[in-house]
Amino acid sequence: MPEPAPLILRVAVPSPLRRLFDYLVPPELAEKTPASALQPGCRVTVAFGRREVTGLIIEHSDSSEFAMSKLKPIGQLIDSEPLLPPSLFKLFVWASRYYQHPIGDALFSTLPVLLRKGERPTAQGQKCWQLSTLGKGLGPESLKQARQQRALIDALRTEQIISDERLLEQFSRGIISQLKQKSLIESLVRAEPQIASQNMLKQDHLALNSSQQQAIDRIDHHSFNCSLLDGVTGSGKTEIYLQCIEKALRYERQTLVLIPEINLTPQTEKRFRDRFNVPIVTLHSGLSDKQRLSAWMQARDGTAKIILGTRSAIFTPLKAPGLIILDEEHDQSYKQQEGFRYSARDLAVIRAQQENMPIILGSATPSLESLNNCHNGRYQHLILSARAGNSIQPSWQLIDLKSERSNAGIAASTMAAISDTINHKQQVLVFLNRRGFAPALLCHQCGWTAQCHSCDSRLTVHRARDRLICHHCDFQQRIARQCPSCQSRQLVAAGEGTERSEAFLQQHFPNTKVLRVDRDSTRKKGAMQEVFDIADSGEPCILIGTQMLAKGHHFENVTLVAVLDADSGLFSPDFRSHERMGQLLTQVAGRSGRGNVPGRVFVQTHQPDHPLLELLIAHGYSHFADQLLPQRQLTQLPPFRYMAVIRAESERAESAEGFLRLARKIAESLLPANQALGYLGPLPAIMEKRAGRFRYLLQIDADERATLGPLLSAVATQLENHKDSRRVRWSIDVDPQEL
DNA sequence: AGCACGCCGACT
DNA sequence: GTCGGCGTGCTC
Repeated sequence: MPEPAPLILRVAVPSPLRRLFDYLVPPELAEKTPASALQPGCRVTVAFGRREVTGLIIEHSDSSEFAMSKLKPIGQLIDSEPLLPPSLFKLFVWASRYYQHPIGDALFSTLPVLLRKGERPTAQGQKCWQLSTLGKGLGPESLKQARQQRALIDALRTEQIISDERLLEQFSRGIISQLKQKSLIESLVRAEPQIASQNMLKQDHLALNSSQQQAIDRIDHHSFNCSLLDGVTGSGKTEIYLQCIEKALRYERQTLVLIPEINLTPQTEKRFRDRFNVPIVTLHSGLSDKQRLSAWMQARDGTAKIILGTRSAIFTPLKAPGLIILDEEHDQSYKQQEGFRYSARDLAVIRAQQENMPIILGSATPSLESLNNCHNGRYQHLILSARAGNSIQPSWQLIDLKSERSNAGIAASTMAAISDTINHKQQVLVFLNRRGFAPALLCHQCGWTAQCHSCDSRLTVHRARDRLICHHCDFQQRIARQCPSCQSRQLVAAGEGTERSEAFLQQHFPNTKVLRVDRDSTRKKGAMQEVFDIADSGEPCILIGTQMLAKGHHFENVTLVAVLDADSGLFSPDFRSHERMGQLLTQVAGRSGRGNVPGRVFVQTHQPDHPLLELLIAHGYSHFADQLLPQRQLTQLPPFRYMAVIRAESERAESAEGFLRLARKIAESLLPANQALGYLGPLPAIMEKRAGRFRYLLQIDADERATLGPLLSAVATQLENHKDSRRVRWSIDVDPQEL
């Protein structure tokens, strides 16, 4: 009789190693185990080195490159069937390859932590209580001393099953657990009641204008297609989302909704909950491990019909996938900037394709990548032309800072417009993307400036807290009174931050509320909401803040937007800086002029003749973007060329740079540079030293995606096995968002 | 990463 | 004499 082929499992373990590990399934275990528990996607515990870890089966094999005698047997089987639906499992495999990240780390750093710890998923639904056999037999005279307990027993006697939630309205947690202790009651999990489709809506949908209706009509719900929903603030994107979700619900399908930051947009969630009478789960950073697992399970078993979350929610399993919506698709927060550096936006498109469902990418300021995908026919471009509810587009005005006197960063004509707006009992939004009081502290006598010792940056003056703070590593110290270099006492805070402009405005408008919104002012819980409430009340006020103001909340009553410094976006070395500037200015401007009062946007700049600024202001973002795209093509930059960056950092600059020289040497020996493949670097990162580490990067670009992948993968393997790789922190960044 | 082994400095 | 610093090697 021939020897039966050994069953070998190739397992991903949580480690930064870019390979799988082979384990043996002993024949006697294979025999008594149902095949479903050994499928790819099931978890197993395995001995790994000197410790025991949870791993995930990736594939089966009957042979191993590793010596058979050295293979260890698997430990316990955790799941009786795959934890992940096959399609999601495939997405992980695809993503770890594409982004050159170790599969084990990609999986386990993204899944709910409890699953990594080996927790078994349990059926979701409502936790309920009923009488146990013992409890049912309880005589009417017993528990007379414990009136609460008696009452609970009686309640269960009349109703049989009561949800935990409802019991807690009447009884304390202690009463319930005491009865459970006595085995008089027992818990069970009841499936969430299905909501009949006619009761799905809590409120009627809004009437659509013709351009909204056309957009909806072009989204096919029966197969994969990607739509870029392109419309200015207030053009009614959310209503389209809601009606598409409704369609998906009617097909008994789930919708995955991704948004940039949930904490900034509580009203997005509210709009969904107000409209639909179906279970909605939200995945945000405030969830406990248990809550996160529960939400994940409700998505997997189909209980939750709408799943709302940020970047990492793209990895939520769906029982009946029907639609993906990704709002503000241009937002940078969709790209993870450390560890597993995936783009949730790009993965969402891949996922929609793999699971054969439609996807909607929405934005008032689409990324050049997505616009290009419309041009080449991969996405359909759905343009919402008008603002819903007939409000008027704002008028723009450039303020030349060279020819006007300004105070605390506010030019005279801007100041006049603010006065005017306040006098008309309207609201003003002042945008300055720089928090703190002033970006520098310098000595008037000798020119000394307060520098951070760990970063190549200046310390920012925070006067309210009497601190100098580094915005890059969070180093803090008291504000010096005396120059450490020449002992002069003439230290001046130079430049403007939101704190200074706030103080200045408050001084000039003593009877008007000046509300600052930035990371410092909103640290206290509820502070943000307080500002929103005042703004929503319609009371005349001045809002001043950083890009926190440009995202999320919509200020209905603002009729003047003042951008204090448009120049910072014009001269950054990053090739995306112009695109970003256009998006940010357009987003900020979008906060003004709703209702029937036209809005005004004042943009202060030292470069009033800058052609891009003029273009943006005269013709709007879409013309602006139309101009940028051919420039990218001409200069051979993304999206016309594919790019990856290998990063390295170390306390010693030479280690980081040397490591990347090695990386380049390895890469060039595999694929020398030519027309279709280029190397650049190692170069110091934009801020070379940050938090005490020197950062370098090696840029690789190719005219085809297919060249880059295998090259990076081969380079990564060699680097990983090189001893120098332990002296530096290094990573591969495919499709980098920041250079 | 995480963990062990191993070889040199200042302390109970 | 030991405790512990981090260089080096390994994980099926």
